[in-house]
Amino acid sequence: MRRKCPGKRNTNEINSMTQPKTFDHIHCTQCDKRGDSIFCCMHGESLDELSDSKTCSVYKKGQVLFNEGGHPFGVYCVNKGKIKVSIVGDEGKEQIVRLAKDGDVLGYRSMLASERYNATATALEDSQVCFIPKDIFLSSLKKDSTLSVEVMKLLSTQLKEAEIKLTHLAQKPVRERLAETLLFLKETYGYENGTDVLSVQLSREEIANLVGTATETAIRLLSELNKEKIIELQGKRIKICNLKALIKTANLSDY
Amino acid sequence: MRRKCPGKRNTNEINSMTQPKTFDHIHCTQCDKRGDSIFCCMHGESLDELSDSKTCSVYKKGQVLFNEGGHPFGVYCVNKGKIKVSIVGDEGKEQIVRLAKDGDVLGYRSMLASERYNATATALEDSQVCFIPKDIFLSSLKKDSTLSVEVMKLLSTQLKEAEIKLTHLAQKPVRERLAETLLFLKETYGYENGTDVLSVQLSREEIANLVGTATETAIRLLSELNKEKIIELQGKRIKICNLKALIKTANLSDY
DNA sequence: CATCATTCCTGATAAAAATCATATTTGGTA
DNA sequence: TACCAAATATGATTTTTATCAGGAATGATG
Repeated sequence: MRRKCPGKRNTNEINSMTQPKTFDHIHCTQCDKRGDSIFCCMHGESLDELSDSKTCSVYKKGQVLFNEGGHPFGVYCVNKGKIKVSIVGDEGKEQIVRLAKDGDVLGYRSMLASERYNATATALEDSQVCFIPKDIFLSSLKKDSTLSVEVMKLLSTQLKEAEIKLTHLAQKPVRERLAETLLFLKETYGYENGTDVLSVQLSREEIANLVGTATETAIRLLSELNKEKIIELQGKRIKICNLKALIKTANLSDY
Repeated sequence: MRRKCPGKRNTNEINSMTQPKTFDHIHCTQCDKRGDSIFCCMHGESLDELSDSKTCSVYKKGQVLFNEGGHPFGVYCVNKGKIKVSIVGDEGKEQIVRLAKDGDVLGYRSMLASERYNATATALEDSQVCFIPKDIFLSSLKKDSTLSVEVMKLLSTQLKEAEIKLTHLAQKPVRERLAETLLFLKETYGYENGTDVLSVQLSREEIANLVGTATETAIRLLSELNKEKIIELQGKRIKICNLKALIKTANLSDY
């Protein structure tokens, strides 16, 4: 975190150049994730137009949806999957700034600001993602004021979350932030069905890049929590054994 | 930054309970800051309505526009002045997450998300601020799609900035972040006319809370930069003697 | 299933930054 | 203008965290 870090880049982007395969086109009205998304209030013709113009693709684990510096040509709507959004810092270290799940929309921020992408979106597992072209999305935004409202709400929420994250990063020790991150992973992706095992599998490096610390430190603190029986490590699978203790370790004001 | 910090709160909020005084109502069409604001594209009747319903107040240095946890009843538009937006962390330490200047709008984020304020806005110097009631702002938002677009752009920009700040906080050493903060202050508020002296006067504690470090560390590094003739300290006034060297110490990829 | 590379883990060490302790200066005010 | 409280400054120390180094486990691949 502090000193010059050897500019090592993320390595699981091997497939980033291969094209994603398409999957069966689902009409947006049939998509059960739409209710939680910014498209929740859309209907009728404008939703049809959106649905008809979208492309549905499968991204394999490690594949990149869009890259920092690239030009936005539309927005990505996650149908099923897990996506990380990350920024590469000046020394080449990845910082994961957001995680997306089913129903989440990506890439709209840069499009709205008419800027290049300031972050990279990468599939954490095989994911189905719909792509809505820029012009269609923008015209929907103009036509449908409920969509604008939803977009503004989403941006507002994300801004708040980013500012809180900022504050914690500045003020809380790594151990607390790690605990908070594990709780966040649980909130975001939940457990493998019927268990207390987080349903995301991240590398230790990715966990570190989410917490904002060195990989070794993340590993060390994870095994500390493991020894304390707060979590149980099974390879990349993380079981939450003592949620209360984890919450306490996170030392959050609310919760 | 790391260990338990004694829950010391900000002290220059003595006047926070006193009511701000009003100042002469300026019609929005006459406001020369409007061009840079989210209201830039508004005109005619809707702008009149906005202008007629607003209240114009003077906030003395240290006075609070709104408080973390409070309910938003409208948006604040800075006519002239300098405002800090800060979050109090779990241990009572302030983190400054944003700075506002002439033409900037505050408090709209929480209003759009229908949440309580998640941050506190405090005047850094005597400031003139207009207040636009919630219903008027929201109805303007509905009527005038250009306003929505501007709001979305603003949110997008602020989200991007927050995410970059996040990354730097996680990855860059304090010295670099301090240099970056000084450059940021220069960009935001500029110099006192005709000099190389920053036109904001912040306490060392506030600088630390902007950088995300302990006050002593900020002081120490400031006097280090002073010794290195990169800046010159004159009480709270900070002169940028060697801008190039400052940019170099900030170690930014672009710039 | 043997091999190789990557990831994970752990210990030792070094560096960064926080904390603690005390001047010293400053600015407001009686 | 003298006094006091707060802010600033600086030194010493401790804590946290990063870095370096090497070994163990894991997983992909021929």
